[in-house]
Amino acid sequence: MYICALFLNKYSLITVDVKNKTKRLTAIKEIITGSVVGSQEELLQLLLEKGYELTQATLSRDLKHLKVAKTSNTSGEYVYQLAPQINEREEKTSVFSSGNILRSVGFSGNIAVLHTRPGYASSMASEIDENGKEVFLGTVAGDDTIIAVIRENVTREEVIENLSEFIPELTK
Amino acid sequence: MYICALFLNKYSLITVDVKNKTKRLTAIKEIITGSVVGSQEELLQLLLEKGYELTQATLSRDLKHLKVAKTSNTSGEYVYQLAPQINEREEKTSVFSSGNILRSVGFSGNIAVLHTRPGYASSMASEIDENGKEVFLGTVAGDDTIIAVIRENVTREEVIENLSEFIPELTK
DNA sequence: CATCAAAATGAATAAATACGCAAATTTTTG
DNA sequence: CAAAAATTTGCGTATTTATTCATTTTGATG
Repeated sequence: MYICALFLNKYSLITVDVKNKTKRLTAIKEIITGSVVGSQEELLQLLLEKGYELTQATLSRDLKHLKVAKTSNTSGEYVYQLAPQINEREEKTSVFSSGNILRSVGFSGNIAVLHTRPGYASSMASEIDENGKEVFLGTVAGDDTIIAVIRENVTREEVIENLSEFIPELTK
Repeated sequence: MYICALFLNKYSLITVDVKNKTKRLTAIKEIITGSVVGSQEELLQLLLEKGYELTQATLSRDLKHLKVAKTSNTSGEYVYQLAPQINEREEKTSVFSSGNILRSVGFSGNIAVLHTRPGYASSMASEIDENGKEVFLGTVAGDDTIIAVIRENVTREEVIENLSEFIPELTK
């Protein structure tokens, strides 16, 4: 919890919450992607150094929420890692409105598969190449199917978010 | 340790080691890719049912060795999963017989790449779209190459299994 | 701004997991 | 084949992580 505590006098105390949990979660992501952390206690310490004060219980919940996994690296140490897309066991295929060009968007691992009206995959892929640079690593299009490789650490929500920015027919 | 102990008489005892740890590790992989396991105790039980007798300590080591990670799925449960990097690192390309249309099948992560006789990729992809719905999320074909996205939680064996159902030239 | 509902958090503790060490097993060597 | 070296394993336990319950904080609403 990031709090700016301003003591105005010995009785009053204004606490200004600078928007919170979200920031902390981001900090956690940054730490574990940037360095080797072997336990929650350790991570807790690093967070403290960044100004985040919390208990192991909360951290445990945060890690669960972020789908962070503890596994071992090649050196035989345990490390925390952002759980890759594989985690999403349930492969939800969000089919959207339209009826127009884009017909459905599905996910499997770090791949998004978009089905389009026959013949339109290629042109839509160009759109994506043009506007989805932040979330997609690249795309390949067939006649009515696009396979798009999602960048690491980009969530499916963010993908949909991005797509809907330039595909009007796509609404959550 | 899997041992077949044959008591021939009350003095002699032949122990036949049926090759070991490796098998157990394979079994562990199979179990965790095939089902949702939430704790080592639970996995231990499943292994016991398969005839593997071991303690939690050993299992912990096995999981470390296999780089299995415990993380949470979308349902909020904890599950064990094979660390994704591993999947991609063992990028084994199984080349099959034929000489006819399908020339090879390779895997990388959850992607299967099929090489065909030039010009046949598209038609074969149609075949796959038609018959491989359970294992593939979608395909894209070029001239002699098909990129097929494998559904989550479908093993490579299952992919081959499925393909061989409608591609006669494909034999394990 | 008082009040109710929902979300977040900590403290304590239960549950799960990893590890040190010694024993057992397997592999290597002479 | 015996001895030595290396690997594997279980037991006991320390360490680590998740959860319950109570409390606090945040958000919404009249």
